[in-house]
Amino acid sequence: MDAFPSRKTLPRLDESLLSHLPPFSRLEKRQIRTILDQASSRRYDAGIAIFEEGHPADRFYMLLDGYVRVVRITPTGEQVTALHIPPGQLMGIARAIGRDTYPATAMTASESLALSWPMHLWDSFVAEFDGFATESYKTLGQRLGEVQNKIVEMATQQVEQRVANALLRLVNQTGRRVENGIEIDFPITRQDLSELTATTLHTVSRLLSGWERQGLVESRRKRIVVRDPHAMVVLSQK
Amino acid sequence: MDAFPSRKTLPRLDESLLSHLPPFSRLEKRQIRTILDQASSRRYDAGIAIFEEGHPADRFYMLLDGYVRVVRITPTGEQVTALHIPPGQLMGIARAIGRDTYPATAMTASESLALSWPMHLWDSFVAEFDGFATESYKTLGQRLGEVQNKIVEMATQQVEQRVANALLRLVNQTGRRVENGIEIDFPITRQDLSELTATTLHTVSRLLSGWERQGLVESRRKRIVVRDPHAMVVLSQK
DNA sequence: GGTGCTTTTTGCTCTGGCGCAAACTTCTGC
DNA sequence: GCAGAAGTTTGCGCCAGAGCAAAAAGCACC
Repeated sequence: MDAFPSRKTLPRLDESLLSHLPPFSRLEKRQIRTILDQASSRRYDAGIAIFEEGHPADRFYMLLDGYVRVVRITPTGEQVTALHIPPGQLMGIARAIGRDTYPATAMTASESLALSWPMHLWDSFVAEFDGFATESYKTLGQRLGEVQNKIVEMATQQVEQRVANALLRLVNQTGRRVENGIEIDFPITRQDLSELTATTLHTVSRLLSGWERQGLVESRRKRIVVRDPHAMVVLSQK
Repeated sequence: MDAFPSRKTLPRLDESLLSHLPPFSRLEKRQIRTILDQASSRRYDAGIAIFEEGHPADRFYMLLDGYVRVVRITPTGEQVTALHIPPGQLMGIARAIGRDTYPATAMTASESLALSWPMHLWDSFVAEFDGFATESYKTLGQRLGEVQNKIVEMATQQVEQRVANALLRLVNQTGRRVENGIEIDFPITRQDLSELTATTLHTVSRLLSGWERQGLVESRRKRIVVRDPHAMVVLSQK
């Protein structure tokens, strides 16, 4: 995956790219072809805003590769990460929830690849393709669930547990087996983790140092390997 | 509103009851009649669970009167309120987001009245009534937004600001003008407020006492009157 | 009008984790 | 290979707010 031209239709995109993804999974090859032919494809560097809170919602996206943080920015400039979007999910589907601006900013957590379509196609997709809407709304429901979990976590757990939980979630979503454990598959800083868990990078750093001393994790700059997921689970539940 | 029989079709319910509410607003009188004829109506005391997290989602609801707290309960039994639902909104529409159990518990915050339909009617409503789905999903989007706001609040604001914000939100949603200010229109305890703002009832009590001394609010048992909403707004923003 | 329950208030103590500051490490570009 | 930037670690002091405890105030029911 290198040097994709910016937002340009890629006629060579294969139907199999979408055929196993929920919103398209029930469609015929021909229908997927139609959808793909109307899509633009674009590569994004890490740390880039794909779309921004408050801006007119003119396109919606399908994340094909990479990870995206859903971020809200406070009046004082602090960033709060509401959730992570894994590859294979729709993003920015403002139209689906009756909004004409994006309700949050989507920042790439790693180098990413996404398809996008003009927002007005949303309505045609919903109208033309059976099951498209239904499947898309599941994504929405899942996110509502995640966000509510997060509220419960923030309300009831200590920082240590929250960070442990966040780590576990990332490992589950994006973990890759390596020799001495499971590695989070994209570059993540202490700062990122702190924004995800509503704490400071200092506290996260202290926690990770502690865990490293106990052999629970192993970390280099921007990389974290969880050596003992089980002990981590124990930590995360009080 | 007294002595409604439990879950029984009320043939006398008027079409105008629903005709101004978003999911039904574009429908014809005849269609609304059809919908009403299939509805059950029921009155709930305050503090009752209308449906519970994890239970099979067999009915969906339209809240007509009263207020409902969307609550999640932790393994240790603590309650966290994710949001309040005002009259005129759908609740428990698990089917819409592809779930077959309710994702949270709906507790009445005050005596309430709701219509309900068997969940399988959801699909027919969506199929038969134009705009029904679209309008319903707006509710969902709005809630996702509220919940995200809450995360941001919890992550960045102090307890005092959070409580002030919660109070303001309640006043806006449910406020009723009284002689010396605006009163929250249903019984709300310090405990409720603390669950809403992720703090303890002690802290809430201390804050309210302080504000009362400054003439900002006025409160009796289970009742809160905001005397100076403007000063409250100032408080809420840092 | 008294008994018991629920809700509220207030005092005191203790601590998790934030803020500040500074040093150290790792990476990037030239 | 060096300079500067980006990311990380660690020490120290402080305080918002939780936890604990106990009393006071309101309310409901007999």
